Amino acid sequence: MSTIRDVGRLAGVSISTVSLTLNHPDRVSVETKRKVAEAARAVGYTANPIAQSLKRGRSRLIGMVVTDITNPFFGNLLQEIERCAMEADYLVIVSDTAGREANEKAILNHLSGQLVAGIILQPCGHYLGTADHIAALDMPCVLFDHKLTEIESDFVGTDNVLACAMLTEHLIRLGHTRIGYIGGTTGLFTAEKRKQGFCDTMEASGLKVNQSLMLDGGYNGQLGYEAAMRLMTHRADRPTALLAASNVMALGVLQACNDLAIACPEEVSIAGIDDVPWSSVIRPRITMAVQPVADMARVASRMLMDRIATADPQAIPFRDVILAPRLVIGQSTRALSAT
Amino acid sequence: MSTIRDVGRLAGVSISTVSLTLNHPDRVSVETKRKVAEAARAVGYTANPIAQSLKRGRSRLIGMVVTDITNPFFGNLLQEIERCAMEADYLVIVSDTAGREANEKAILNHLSGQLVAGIILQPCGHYLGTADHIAALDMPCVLFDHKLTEIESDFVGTDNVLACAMLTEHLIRLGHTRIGYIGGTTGLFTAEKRKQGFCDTMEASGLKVNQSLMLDGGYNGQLGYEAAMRLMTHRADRPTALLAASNVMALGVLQACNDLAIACPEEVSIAGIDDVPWSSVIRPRITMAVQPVADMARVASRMLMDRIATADPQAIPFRDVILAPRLVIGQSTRALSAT
DNA sequence: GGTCGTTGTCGAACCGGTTCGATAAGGGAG
DNA sequence: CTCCCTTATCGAACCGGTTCGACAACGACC
Repeated sequence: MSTIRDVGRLAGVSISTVSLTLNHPDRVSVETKRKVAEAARAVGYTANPIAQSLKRGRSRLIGMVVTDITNPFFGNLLQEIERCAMEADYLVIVSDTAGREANEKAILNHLSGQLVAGIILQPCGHYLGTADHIAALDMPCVLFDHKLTEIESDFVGTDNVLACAMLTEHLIRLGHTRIGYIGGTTGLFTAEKRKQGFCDTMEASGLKVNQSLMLDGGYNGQLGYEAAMRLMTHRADRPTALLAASNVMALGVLQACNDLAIACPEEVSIAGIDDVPWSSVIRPRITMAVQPVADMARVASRMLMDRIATADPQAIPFRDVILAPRLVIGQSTRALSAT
Repeated sequence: MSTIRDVGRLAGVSISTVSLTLNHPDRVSVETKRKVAEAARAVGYTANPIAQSLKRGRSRLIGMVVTDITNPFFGNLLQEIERCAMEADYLVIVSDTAGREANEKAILNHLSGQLVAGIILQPCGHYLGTADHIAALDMPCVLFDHKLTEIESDFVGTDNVLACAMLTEHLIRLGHTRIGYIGGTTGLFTAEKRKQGFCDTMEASGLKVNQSLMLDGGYNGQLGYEAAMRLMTHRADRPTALLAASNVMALGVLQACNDLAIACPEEVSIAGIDDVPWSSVIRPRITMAVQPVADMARVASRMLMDRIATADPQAIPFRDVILAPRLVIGQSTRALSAT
């Protein structure tokens, strides 16, 4: 690898002039610019990013920290974020916290040690220390999906209340009144919002929320399966529709109904939040509130880049961007036949 | 952030002694070790990885380059690789080439510029320049999934021939003789191997391979769908079984049969390679040759770490590790009923 | 007692850039 | 012609570590 000194020697100028030419071309004479450009090309010079990072105190890397990379939702998100980053000449370090606080802390420290320019973080969020820890990093950070109210920060997420409200509304329109709700992990921001969307809409429609039809699962197919099993057995007045708080859970619910030989959509309607890859292949196609993944990725990238670009963190006010989900009606929901 | 100079000052020793203590503890006196450790703790010292990278000419980052992050196969792989890397105190930079040569080249250059310690690469593989380009990087590199024969290098993959052979054998045992084969992207290493596994097994069983029942798709659900459509319509002697070269393609095939109202497994058996997440929810459950993702990830990480640890590239001979897939029998294949 | 080898520590150079303050050259105004 | 301001370039310090060669102190040995 050639260095800035090689270029300087060949061009017959000092290394500071070379650096100046590369970083502030307007401060250098035309003639010098030409010589340096030529020399740089001749020796195949590219600046060493590590050396730049050391001096500048900041690298051209951004970190992306999520709770579970295997969730296909993040596959799509990551692809788009990486594309945006690449365009701006950044690379993306990906890390998986598995939803555990200790991991999150360790990873954030690692990233900060690597002088990443910024972080897109989906907090695992069960505990209080997070906010302080993030603040202590003192680094551009965009929160994702799960908002932490204890900290001032940029945030991108979907309107979880709306997502569940849309689906609930849809089921109510179809005549369902006994709707079972299978919630996400208790205490998580998104889980609470989604539950709220369900409850609000039920009440707004004059339906009372039956607590015995609401189970808190956890964002997890197996738990979705188990919850559906509990709701659909052992009761005479079983629900006519089930609403699941996530994609994998909805699949678990469908599987439970299959195994119980309760036909969907004939005997039970099923709906859920999030898209599933190849959802078109799963029969019946599940009615869903789809999150605009690519948009979220683009917004998050943009916000982070803006934050990185401005030295003064006060210059830009912190923003919350809440994107609206899209209702995709499948074959898993149908009008309640007159009993 | 405190520096090595802060530690030296507080401990009353020179910075070189501090560095020595941290990197070669056996070369300093017990007393000094104590003083330095104490001072380091007092100022909360952690070495700046960037500065270390600059001096050592190598960072504690590894690159992982794949052709399509959204494929859930890579989600699982990435999770495990990241876990292994984290254990060894490395972070993982992920990048998606989208199967395009230009992207691959650009990404590899970026990574090499960041002085990554090593790279796990799934080449997109359609062209010749790759091998030279990789060799030119002069950096520990483990190839993954797609072997490049033009270059000496470590390689981890599954036994693609065996995978297809197992599935073909299974179908033949069930009495199928007219088996349609829907292949992957022509020219790709894995696609060719899989096709070979199919053909070899057919011939070994004394069945002749009917070229008109073999279509080259592309690793892509839509193309799988189209190929199945072609095979299952417009012919009197339509196949009684279909073998797809990948997970998404198998799903496309299933969808096509659904749409044609050809019942699986009653009228057609379907099998494919790779696992699909939540495959248990898709009815019928597809018979598959599952790749041992976690094992592949661990082997790839280990090989890369070994390669990174030894300065001399000649010290370890290059290894090919080919892992055996596992046959998982679902409900999508059944014995051919007597006609 | 002088020589030699060990052990522990240190100063200085170096990795490859960025940037600040100094300096020299050139041009316009008085 | 002198003075001052601008413009172009340079040397040197610096970022935070690692490492090599030098050197002092010490004990062992002849």
